[in-house]
Amino acid sequence: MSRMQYALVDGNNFYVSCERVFDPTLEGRPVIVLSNNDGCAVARSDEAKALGIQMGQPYFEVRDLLSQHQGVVLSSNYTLYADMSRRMMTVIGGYSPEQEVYSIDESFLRFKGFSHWDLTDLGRQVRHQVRQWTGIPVGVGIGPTKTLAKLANRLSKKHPDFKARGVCNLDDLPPWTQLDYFAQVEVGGVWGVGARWARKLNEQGILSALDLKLADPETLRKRFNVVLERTIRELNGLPCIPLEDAPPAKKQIVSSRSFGQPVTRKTDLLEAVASYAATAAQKLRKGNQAAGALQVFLATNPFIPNEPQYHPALLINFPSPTQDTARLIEAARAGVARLFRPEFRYKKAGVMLMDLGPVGIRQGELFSAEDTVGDERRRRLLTTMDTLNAEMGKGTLRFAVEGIGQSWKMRRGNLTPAYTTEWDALAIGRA
DNA sequence: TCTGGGGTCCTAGGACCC
DNA sequence: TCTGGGGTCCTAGGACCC
Repeated sequence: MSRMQYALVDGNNFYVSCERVFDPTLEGRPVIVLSNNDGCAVARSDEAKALGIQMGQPYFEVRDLLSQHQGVVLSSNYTLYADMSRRMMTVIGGYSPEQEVYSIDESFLRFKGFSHWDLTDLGRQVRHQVRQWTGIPVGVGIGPTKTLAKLANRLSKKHPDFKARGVCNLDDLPPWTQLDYFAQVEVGGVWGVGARWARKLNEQGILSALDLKLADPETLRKRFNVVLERTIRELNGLPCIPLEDAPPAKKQIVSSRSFGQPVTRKTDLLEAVASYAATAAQKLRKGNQAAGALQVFLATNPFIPNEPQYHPALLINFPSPTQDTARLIEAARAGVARLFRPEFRYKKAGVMLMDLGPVGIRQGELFSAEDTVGDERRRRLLTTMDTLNAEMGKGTLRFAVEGIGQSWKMRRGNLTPAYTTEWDALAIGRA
């Protein structure tokens, strides 16, 4: 085996698989999980994919098709998926000292000094253990760079030669065989090549992953950018994308939602952005960060023909960085007051925290400079709120300006219980 | 009737400075 | 008639990812 190797392990149809763990009647049927606001399909079982349902396809377009085939539709249950993800990542992390949790359902491992190991066999063990301990089926791809591990992972799921085993280790294949497989993957299937670039590459005669691997990196750097150049080099076995062992500090935090119904009242928008600001503030404190600026934005529904469109945004700079929910809410509400125009029907609003920086031990300074006693009290209050909301459930304690009824809230018509994180919903073993 | 949310990086171009 | 050049910083927009 050659020097360093990477593995990409990811959950198959992750959200659907999480739901199936707790409801086995979903096995063998077309199942989709919807995005926030029950908007579009973000996860599909194999059976749903076989019906032709696309990733990101609006739900209303597939509703009839799905019901004709006794399909099941679920609202997304992020609390459940996040908890299942944590368990899965813990198991995967046991297989190498170097792990990057890349997304909710994907993890890279790096193998350095494993040359006496059979990584293919190790891949099979990971699959087996994750399945046994969490109930989630995963696929494993192994290669000398992250991009190649990604490609191998794709083959492990889609190519008949690997699908049954669920593991594809490029190192097992002679070079000419590898090229043969690369030729069978569309260039848009390469990690880092999206739909836009795929089209542009196709126009230049680059159709497959193999074509891209053989293309001249310098030329494509000029025509595209340095990111694509790195992709080409990675396809040729030269690692250019480092493993991010520790998650880097966030540079911005966004909290936004589409509304269940079009919103026209200013009071509703004020409530909504107050609530988003509070959510963002909580994330901020969780990462021990403070924000130097806040941007608030509104948006009308771009999908309604002839609807007058308006999507304004306003940036508010703070005199000193803050992590105080009250100050963030105040800024967000002030922004809406400036931006609001009564003649539009709003579909979405959001809050973005920017200029983020780390917070030291002396958090008191992050509040107004004059009143350190009051600030200390406020800090304790917020810490208490965060703890309570973490333990008792989101929104248990919140600011009054976030609203009580929250008529603007998103739709979640088919939500499953929080099986693993709420006492009342705990799944009880049945004989 | 009904179309998600949260991120990152790169580049070009303008503002500004000396 | 003739009107510099180079560096840095910031922002907006566009691409990508899941």
